[in-house]
Amino acid sequence: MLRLSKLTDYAVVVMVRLGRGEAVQTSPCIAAATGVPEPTVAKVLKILAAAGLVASHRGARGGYRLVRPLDAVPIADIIAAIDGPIALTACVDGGTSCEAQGLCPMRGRWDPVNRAVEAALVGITLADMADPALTFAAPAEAAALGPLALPLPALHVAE
Amino acid sequence: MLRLSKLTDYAVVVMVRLGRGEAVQTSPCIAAATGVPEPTVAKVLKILAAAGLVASHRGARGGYRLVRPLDAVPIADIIAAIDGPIALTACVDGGTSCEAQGLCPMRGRWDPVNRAVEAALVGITLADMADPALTFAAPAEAAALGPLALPLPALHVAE
DNA sequence: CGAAATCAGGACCGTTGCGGTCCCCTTATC
DNA sequence: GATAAGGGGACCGCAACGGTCCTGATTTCG
Repeated sequence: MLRLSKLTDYAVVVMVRLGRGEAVQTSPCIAAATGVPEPTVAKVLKILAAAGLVASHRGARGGYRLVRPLDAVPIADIIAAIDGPIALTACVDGGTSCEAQGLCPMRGRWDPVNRAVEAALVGITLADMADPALTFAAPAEAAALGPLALPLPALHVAE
Repeated sequence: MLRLSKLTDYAVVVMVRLGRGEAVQTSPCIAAATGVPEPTVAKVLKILAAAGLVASHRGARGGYRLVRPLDAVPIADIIAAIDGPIALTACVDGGTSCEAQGLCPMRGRWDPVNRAVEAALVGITLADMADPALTFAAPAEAAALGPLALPLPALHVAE
């Protein structure tokens, strides 16, 4: 399905959350605010920190903060940080050894596709994804919306 | 990784092969010509036939043939046929039930990303991937950029 | 100076989905 | 009727991912 990992989804949630409220936030705090399990939030933040997308501060009163504002972070960066470099197939970039090296008719043929996809992903920033009015429903509001309502009649689908 | 399945890669190889040589070809024949294992070729062709991308003819002297010429088959169709609809995350298209339904802050937020990616993939046809000489870029900007530019400064915003 | 808070970095499993193969049935040609 | 070919599954092993937890390093605060 061309699916990207769930962690990436969480990463976007976490990043957007970091873009609001306090400048420095701890992972338990973010977990509480987003509803994402705390260990997972911690894991995501570690990865994002390693990728340089967030800055960390250890010790008491530590936490994480954004390095760049949301509108300067293309979604492609998040995907690259979590899922690795954007590469649709294994045999891209000419480095890997496609077993059927000699007769593989697709050598390098996917590169333009990769570039087109990457270009599309570079053109969308986290700010674009965070924009809408509702943005965050903290657990409290969520409860207010109803426990498990939402038959989900395909709203939001801007099309 | 944003990786798409290997089967999709094979599908492209097979489709391109179908676009050359005999109009009707059998799966063993295609397997021999491409180097892809025969059972896998057969599997791919069955899927492509179910998706209407190739037409099959049973019985002796049967085989497969293209329904549309290569330049009328966007790569997006192949991906959709093999990997399912293009949907980066699970919570798209409003059908699936995100467990944290009420408080998921990302509801519908991935839609523009999906559409951008899909647009990029619709703009590339199998003919583009089959023609060795042609290094095409993404749809609209490609013409503006010139024949084979795109060392990837990467910026075509999706809107 | 000690205690608490917080991140860093792995190790560790269960599940899932995918890649790949095989089998039997139906259909069409010869 | 014999044979060639696709149709539609079932089946299994593996790798990758999601998710959790533990131990250690670092900083602040009492």
